[in-house]
Amino acid sequence: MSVHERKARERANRHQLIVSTARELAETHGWDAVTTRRLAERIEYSQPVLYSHFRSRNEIVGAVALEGFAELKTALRAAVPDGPADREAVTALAHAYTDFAERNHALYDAMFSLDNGLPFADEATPAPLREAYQALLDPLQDHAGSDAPGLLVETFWAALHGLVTLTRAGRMPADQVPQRLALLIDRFIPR
Amino acid sequence: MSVHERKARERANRHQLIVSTARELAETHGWDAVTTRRLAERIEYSQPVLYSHFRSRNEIVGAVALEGFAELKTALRAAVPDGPADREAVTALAHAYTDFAERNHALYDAMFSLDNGLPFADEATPAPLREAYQALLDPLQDHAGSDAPGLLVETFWAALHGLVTLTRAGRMPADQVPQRLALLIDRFIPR
DNA sequence: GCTGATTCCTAGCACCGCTAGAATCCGATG
DNA sequence: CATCGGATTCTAGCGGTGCTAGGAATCAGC
Repeated sequence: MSVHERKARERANRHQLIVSTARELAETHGWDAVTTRRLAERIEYSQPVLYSHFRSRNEIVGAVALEGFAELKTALRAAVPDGPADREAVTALAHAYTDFAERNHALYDAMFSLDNGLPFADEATPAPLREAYQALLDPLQDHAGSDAPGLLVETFWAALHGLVTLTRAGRMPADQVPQRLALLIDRFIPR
Repeated sequence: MSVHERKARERANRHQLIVSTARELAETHGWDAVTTRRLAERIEYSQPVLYSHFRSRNEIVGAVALEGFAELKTALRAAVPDGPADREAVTALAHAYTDFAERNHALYDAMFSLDNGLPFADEATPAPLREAYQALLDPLQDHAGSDAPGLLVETFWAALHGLVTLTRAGRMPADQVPQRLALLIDRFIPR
């Protein structure tokens, strides 16, 4: 029965090849350049092969996004030292978040801007999403005071996301991001 | 020379018809449904006519967005009473902003999410954009304290924008928007 | 009523996401 | 080893997209 195993392994490899190629193409030329034709050509298979792995182009975006959530979680955890979740921890967290978005434009878009079909805040939410959320929550919940920690995280996260997207889209000057982050933390986290 | 005037008037009317039709189509069926073919059919002209008014589909989005900025400014001004720009004024401002986004999905997308070709924070920024920004700034600048008012406005705006987009995209539960707004104001505007 | 410029439409380009059905491959069996 | 049959993959095509070249129709000015 090892033939089946080999086939399954090859399928899994090709699956990952599709996701990696889509991600690379998106990161270098934007998601608009990730067409099924171009993607198929890059992996050296025909278009219909893509549809034997994913139901739609959106589902490929979702697969890339999933990688993103795992990496975001890692980046946030790495930036925040163990120990007390003080103001500095929150500062590190915020910078890690915006740095991640800046380093991975296409990945960030797949996670938060494009339609990726992933369920959020739902019983079916995949583990990487929950874990990234948790990595955001942990350093913040000690600063919730009388507010619900969930509300604080979501609002703080929304502010970060707003800064990231509006800056990236040219809606606000890009040269003062650190100052805006400092202001955000200053107001959000009482001394 | 009245013939030229009539023609110019007719052209202007048709220009507005295109913008209004695009907006209506976007608001009822989403921007994806605003194709040049469908739009042309609705205004009862052929596709190339659109391109005698706008250089591209994006430019039509931009024209709709411009209407949006004028209306946003009006909505914000109407919500904030004259007089001292206290906490309540900021609360009214924030609610007016999120209400506007909620009432005009497609319009909001045209203004802040889609590529509309409009220059932001630039010497060529159109008046409606500046005025909407100013309507956001006025009630906030008294609460800047030692921070630059511009930074405060941009950061506060980013938070509002993040809440609006992440909620609309299903990235966070929609049933606690008022609580998040309250938290935002509570932390941003010192008592 | 004719003429020349303006206005507008038909038709088409290259591309898109997606899929039906034919062709090919290849493991299992006699 | 040859054949069969199911899994795999490809070719070809559908209906759609934004955008445009070039010809037809219209209409103001003489």
